[in-house]
Amino acid sequence: MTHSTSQLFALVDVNNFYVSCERVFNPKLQNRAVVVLSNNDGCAVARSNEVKALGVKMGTPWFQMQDLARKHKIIALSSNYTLYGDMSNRVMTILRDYSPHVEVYSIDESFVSLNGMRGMWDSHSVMGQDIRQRVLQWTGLPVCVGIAPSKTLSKLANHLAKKKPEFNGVCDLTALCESETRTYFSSLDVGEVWGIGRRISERLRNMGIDTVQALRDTSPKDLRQHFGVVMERTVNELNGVSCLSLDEVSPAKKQIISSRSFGTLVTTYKELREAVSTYMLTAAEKLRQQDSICSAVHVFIHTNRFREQDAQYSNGMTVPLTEATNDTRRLIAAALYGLKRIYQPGYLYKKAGVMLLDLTPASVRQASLFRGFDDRSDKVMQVMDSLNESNGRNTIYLASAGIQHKWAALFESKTPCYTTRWEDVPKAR
DNA sequence: TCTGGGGTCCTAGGACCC
DNA sequence: TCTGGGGTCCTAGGACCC
Repeated sequence: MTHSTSQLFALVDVNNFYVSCERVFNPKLQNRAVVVLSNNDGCAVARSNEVKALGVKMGTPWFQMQDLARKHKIIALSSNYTLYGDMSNRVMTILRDYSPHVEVYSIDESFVSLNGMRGMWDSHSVMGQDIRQRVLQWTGLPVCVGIAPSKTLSKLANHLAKKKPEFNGVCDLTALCESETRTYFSSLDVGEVWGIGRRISERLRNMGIDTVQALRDTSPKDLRQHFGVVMERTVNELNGVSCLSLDEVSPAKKQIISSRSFGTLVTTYKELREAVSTYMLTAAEKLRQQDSICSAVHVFIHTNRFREQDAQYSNGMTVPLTEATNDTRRLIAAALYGLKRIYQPGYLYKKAGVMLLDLTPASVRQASLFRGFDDRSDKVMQVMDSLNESNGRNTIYLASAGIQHKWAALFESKTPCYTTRWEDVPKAR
């Protein structure tokens, strides 16, 4: 890269994260074709390299790949989010040993700032290899590292580190000369660029811009006319001008969603009420965890759009709260108020969900005009949360959430919580 | 039979105001 | 013939991400 800059980022990303987590605890999965399925065992959300090589795309419904699965002995596992979350924390902790400035971007990847670290290592690649080796040794997970002067470029470098064997898992774009970079970028589809999705890459291709290099060679100002500021920033980033900074502290969520597809189709109001109440337990807990209150609740339900023979219905309702709260009981009451108004009998419902909107910090809550602060509410919620934390989920909940949950999603091939439940910790023999 | 879930940001357009 | 125009706020929807 010819562009000089004071910024330097490493993007560290776990390969095939969910599958790799499963392999750590079940070595028989090594070198086998493995997928991890989404909720309800619906779609493949993680694929081993063997499965990717078969051409299976991200999000392919499991039932659609049955033939392929039989033929190639693909192993399908239900997702085990508790395990993945714990493994993720372990990786991120290791990364913080390398740099004080880490942005955890998603469950399986982090941006690490390398600013001011020149001289601490023989080269950035040496450091990258050290990261790979240590993460593998301490967690059993394989990672790749991409190093570049902007976030967007570090994502591409990471992509090259994964795809091109000559990099051996670490690609430092600053170590390449311009002509090498051009060659690599000319071989990459424009859709590989972070922020260029399906729609935009289609439009770009129609304009004759079909590789990363072609996009990089286009004037950012011109592209802004067609695509807006985000595109302009992306092209600048591709040219080594860092426009996106490291966000080390994750800001509080602006909305919280909890929704699930049902394991079976649901018709009655009673079952929907149970589901909506159950989802709200989760959402409200998250709300309190980030110390926020919310002043509006959205509830939605819909039928299965893939079953074209069925009558379709989809509706949602936003219910404003007279007073911002994080009390599960009030939030459930609001959601059920909305549900009662949108529920129509006679449909086969597939999914329901709740959203908490207009979130604000609990610390700036205004006293209710009529009742003052509701200390009792806070205390009840604290007791509920601490019981559920120490004694396991759903130790205590509200009656409207019901008990049977015949509608609950299926997880037929879920692996044990190896790292977070004592009963599930692997035993050495 | 069987098709995920949880987020963010930006923009266009309508409502409303002066 | 031809009936203002500009600013702000809000929301819905699009597009993207993992």
